[in-house]
Amino acid sequence: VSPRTKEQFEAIRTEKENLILEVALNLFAKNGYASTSVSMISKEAGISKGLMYNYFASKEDLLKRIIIGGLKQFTMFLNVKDVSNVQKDELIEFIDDNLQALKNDPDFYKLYFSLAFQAEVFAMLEAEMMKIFGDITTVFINYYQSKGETDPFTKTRFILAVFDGIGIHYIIDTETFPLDKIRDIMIGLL
Amino acid sequence: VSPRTKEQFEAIRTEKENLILEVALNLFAKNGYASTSVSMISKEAGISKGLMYNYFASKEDLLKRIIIGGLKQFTMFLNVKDVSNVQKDELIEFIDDNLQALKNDPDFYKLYFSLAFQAEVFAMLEAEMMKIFGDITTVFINYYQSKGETDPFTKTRFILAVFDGIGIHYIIDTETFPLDKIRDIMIGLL
Amino acid sequence: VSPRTKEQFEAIRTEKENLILEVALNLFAKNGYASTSVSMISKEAGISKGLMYNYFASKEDLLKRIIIGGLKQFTMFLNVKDVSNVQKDELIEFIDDNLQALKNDPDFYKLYFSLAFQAEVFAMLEAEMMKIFGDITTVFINYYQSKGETDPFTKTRFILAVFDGIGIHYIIDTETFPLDKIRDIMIGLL
Amino acid sequence: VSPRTKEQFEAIRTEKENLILEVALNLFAKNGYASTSVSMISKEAGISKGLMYNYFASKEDLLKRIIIGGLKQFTMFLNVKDVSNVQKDELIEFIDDNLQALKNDPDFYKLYFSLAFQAEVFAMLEAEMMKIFGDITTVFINYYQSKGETDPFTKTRFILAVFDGIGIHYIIDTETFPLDKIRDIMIGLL
DNA sequence: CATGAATGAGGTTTCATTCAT
DNA sequence: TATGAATGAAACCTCATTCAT
Repeated sequence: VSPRTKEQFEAIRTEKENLILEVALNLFAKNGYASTSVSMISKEAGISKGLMYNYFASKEDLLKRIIIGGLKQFTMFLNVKDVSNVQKDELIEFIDDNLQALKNDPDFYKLYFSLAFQAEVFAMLEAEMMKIFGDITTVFINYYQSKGETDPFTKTRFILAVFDGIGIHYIIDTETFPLDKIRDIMIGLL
Repeated sequence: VSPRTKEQFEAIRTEKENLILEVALNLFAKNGYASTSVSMISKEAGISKGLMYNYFASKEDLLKRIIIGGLKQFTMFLNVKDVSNVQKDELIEFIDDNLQALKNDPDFYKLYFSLAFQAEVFAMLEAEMMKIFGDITTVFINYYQSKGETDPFTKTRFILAVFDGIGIHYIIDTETFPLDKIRDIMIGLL
Repeated sequence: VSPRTKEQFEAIRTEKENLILEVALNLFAKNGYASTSVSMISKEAGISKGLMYNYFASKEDLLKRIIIGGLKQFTMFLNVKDVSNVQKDELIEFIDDNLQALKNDPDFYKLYFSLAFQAEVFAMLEAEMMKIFGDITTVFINYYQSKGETDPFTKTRFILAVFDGIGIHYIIDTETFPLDKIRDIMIGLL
Repeated sequence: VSPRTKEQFEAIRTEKENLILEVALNLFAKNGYASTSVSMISKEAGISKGLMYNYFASKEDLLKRIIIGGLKQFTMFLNVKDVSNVQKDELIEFIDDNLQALKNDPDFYKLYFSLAFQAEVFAMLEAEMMKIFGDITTVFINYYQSKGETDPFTKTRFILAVFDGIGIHYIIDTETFPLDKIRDIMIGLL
């Protein structure tokens, strides 16, 4: 047998890494970060504990990678052609994209929300999150301003809070939460 | 010398218990439940680790007592004379009481929100929380029904989600969140 | 009210002491020595933990006092007028007294047997127990010798082992063990 | 370098496991179960405390494994071809096997006897022990019945008690107890 | 790349004993 | 005599991380 090529190794790395990331996300979401052990992750991923440390420097590194990967996807939803002239359609799409993501990957959101309340974790993600939050805030303020809203800032802070509230309630009770109907209420707030 | 009276002992107990509860709430809110050790709590409270267990059967018991204490206060806000005939004033008072509590004791709310996403913790409090949530839901549904709202259930799920969203955003960013103005928006949803 | 007399104090002491001894014996027998806490004993006796240490220097002291008290009673059963001329009746009475004690106070025997296998405890009682065991052995050897038994020593070691075996089986299964019928078998061994 | 093979890992596990079992048995026998700490065991075995828990789920699990291992061997001694037609030879072999085991592994028997009197420990092994005791009881009752004994049940309870009595006396005083001669007396009881 | 035995620090909990009252 | 709050050592156990293979 010939030795594996560089590409093959790379492929293995990526595949294993994604597997680990996925498994870890699930477990973190289910049990919380502190209550999920590295052993559990490696067992669930079908690899040895030692190998975990080939891919991730530490348990904390693993967490970081999960979050950052998720946030990257997150920013992509806000597609506004001209920030000084935000269209309603663009915000509707933003909302719909977010709700779709919520439906597709509730585990990530569960983890995301749970971490937002753990100071030490939050600290390490604050910069990333604040940037995203700032961008979105700006877009909404501009939109409400162009609509002649009396207090665009307050309205924006309100609707972004509503977003998270809805996300949370959907996550906690996926079964009975009427996400689609509530989506219409949200659109009405624009 | 005569031993302390029952009253004296009780006073000591009450005082220490409250001290521990307060310290623990702060630390849980700051670090999360799992990442806060009993050692940290006892050190911060200025007592020995062992004494903790004179007052609380376990770390979990301590958490339960904190949460249940908070929830108790929570239910008191929902003062509705006739559940089948809910008045707008009553709901306004409910909202205002909650927002006031949010301002007075942000740590408790931080803890409360952080726990809602940790399955194992949530499980242990589920019964308590679901009862409260159920009661509130009923009141709002009745209210919206009496107002002739088309879909009282969806509207209720929406406004309760909004509540939590606002609570969370206020907790995360107490400084700039315009809680009072947003309160008016919420009232407008009734 | 006049101060208590010396006699009254003495009476209180003795009464409390006996109460503690009794309660402790029960709990030690039920849970084992190591698994019975001083708290449990004091609670069960209806006194404070601190007071326990007025009567007994330590938990170990308490154990010692129980055992020594029990053993004292034990020696009284071997009433032999002339050690060089042991009568069958005397041994029958010895057996019957022992079985009676077994029935009356199974807890003590349970504790006694459980301790016999814990080296550290055994060490502390060894001298006392060995003396008793030696006395009894002598009596039985003499008896069997006088009866013309071929190997009085072996026969003695056998019957004393039988004694303990029966005691143990009775203790473990008081309900169905046919103690009275087995008593007759034992008598037959004389 | 390639990783160890499955066989190598298994060999390590088996060896360490047996080492721990052996060390623990010795210490339990010497000090009693409750008074033997995991620290003592690990120190005596020359491993870290943590490693103990790689091999045994808990201290209790360790005890169980010791006992169950011992009991397994125990049942093997009772080789009866036809339970409804028990032969004297079979019982003699049963007795001899037991006495041999007693000589070979006095520590196990010491532990076994000491546990029978610790309610909490006994409870956890009760099912296992009762099954074995029941099987043996049945065999002896059948045997005595076939021999025309007047009261096979009492005779059985008696001889089983005798067994344990002899075991205990041998354990306590291995040096001077005339086990072989007493074996003959036991055979005479069949 | 891959394994899992091994460590050691730190977690929760228990409890005999002391001591101010 | 009597109380129970308080301590501190030590118990059982967990787990991120390392390392020989």
